[in-house]
Amino acid sequence: MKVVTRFAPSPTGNLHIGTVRTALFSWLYARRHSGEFYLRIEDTDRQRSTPEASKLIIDSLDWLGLSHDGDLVYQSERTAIYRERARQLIEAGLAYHCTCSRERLDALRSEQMKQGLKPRYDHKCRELGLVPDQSTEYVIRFKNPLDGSVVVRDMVQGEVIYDNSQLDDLIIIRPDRTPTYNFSVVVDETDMGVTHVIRGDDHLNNTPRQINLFTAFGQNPPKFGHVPMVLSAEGRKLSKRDNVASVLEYRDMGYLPEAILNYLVRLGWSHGDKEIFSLDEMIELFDAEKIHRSPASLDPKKLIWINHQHMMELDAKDIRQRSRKIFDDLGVDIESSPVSVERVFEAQKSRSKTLCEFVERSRYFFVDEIEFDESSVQKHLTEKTRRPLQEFRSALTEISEWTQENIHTALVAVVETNGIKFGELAQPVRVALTGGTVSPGIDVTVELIGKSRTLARLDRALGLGE
RNA sequence: GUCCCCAUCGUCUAGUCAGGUUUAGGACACCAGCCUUUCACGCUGGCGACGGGGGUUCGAAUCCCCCUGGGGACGCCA
Repeated sequence: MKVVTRFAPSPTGNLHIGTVRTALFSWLYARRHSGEFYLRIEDTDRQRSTPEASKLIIDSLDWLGLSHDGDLVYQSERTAIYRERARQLIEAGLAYHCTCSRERLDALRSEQMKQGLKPRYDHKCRELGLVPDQSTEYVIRFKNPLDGSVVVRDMVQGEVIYDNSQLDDLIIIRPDRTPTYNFSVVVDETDMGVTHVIRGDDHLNNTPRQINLFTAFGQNPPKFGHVPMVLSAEGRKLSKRDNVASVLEYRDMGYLPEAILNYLVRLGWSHGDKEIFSLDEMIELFDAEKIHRSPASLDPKKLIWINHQHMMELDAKDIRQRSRKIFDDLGVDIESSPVSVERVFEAQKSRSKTLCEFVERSRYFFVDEIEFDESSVQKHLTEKTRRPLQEFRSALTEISEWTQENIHTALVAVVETNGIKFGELAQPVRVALTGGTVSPGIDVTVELIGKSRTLARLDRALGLGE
């Protein structure tokens, strides 16, 4: 049978990184088994759902590359279907109208809590066979089985048994005739042919109710896999209060989507000692049975490290497209620059933990006017370094072929005739060309900046001390 | 309060199901050193954990019980 999984977020805020991990697991499971991965927007709560939040979800998944199959499903467009299914349940004697007031329910609940009982509906309307007229406010409740138990065989949690006596006659249709979560989910999983439900373990307690509902519809429930939540670095539940609320913020900070996914897949799951996974490797090696049952905390430092690993493995020919927007935002035009961004990246990737870091520390390759760091100038562009710099400049003019090797030879020659250490020439040149003391190897830096710009910058540096 | 889940270095984890191969392995971070023209990368080493208590057993991180601690659920939210 074909595997069908789904991601079913409610559009009530940002897509945070914990939710993304659930989506990733679901997506991986589908891809692993050559199945389908659907996206369903759970917007039955009209008060809290917004179109902006839906867009955020779609944009986030899009950026991450967690593509979904088939059409996007909005629950809000399926209300008629839910009503019809509820009607069928009533007809079959498996659901009923209930006219109990909220006040009565609230009082009941607090009374039960006070007595140390698990709060539940007391079945007042269960066997009344009420058929309310238009003017009466009512809800529709599901007749949960009174006895026996429900066994959840969970891919992650193992076997969890719930006693039906612990469960409730849950409301499936509200007075405004919209469906509640547990009901719409069951209808949707059935209609969409979902075979594997992978979701947060905050839903584990809902599962026996849903299984009873599946049974009422004469359906075999899908397989479930309840994955633990992700905790913040402080070990608390992830919330908007944690500074990084949305995955899109990671994009803006220059993280690679594949690195985010790699980091997330290693949270609560592992494959031996392997740390770095390409997307294809994740798909090939992912195994839902090995997901941990315990929640994991986020570690920003490790995320950075993983991002760096992926940066270093990034194909240089992708860097232009990946970093263009960041360059643009900084006002750096890489398209009309004589310097190849691909080659700059090759030279910079070992020291660029994020795309933003790469862009920021590569400015001097692309702009005409570099900015000088005052203390670097003070330290390295001195009277003492003047002569070697000048000699280096003239040596460069002699170079016929502008290659790293030839530049290196020129460097060495000047170092030797002046009897100085390599760094005593390299650092002044570096400051002259980049404005600061940090750059790739000096010969590559000189080569990439190009002959005319190098000469011009050396001239400017030489004039700086006058 | 009731129900459910969880528990190995600071963090992510291997080992737990099938108890001995474990002086508990790896990774991030941190510290020291090496490499070196800067910064990185890389390399070497160090620090560092089975929450507590009872059992079972020749032997327990691994099995059982209790405690503690964390999380979740108990909604006309999802």
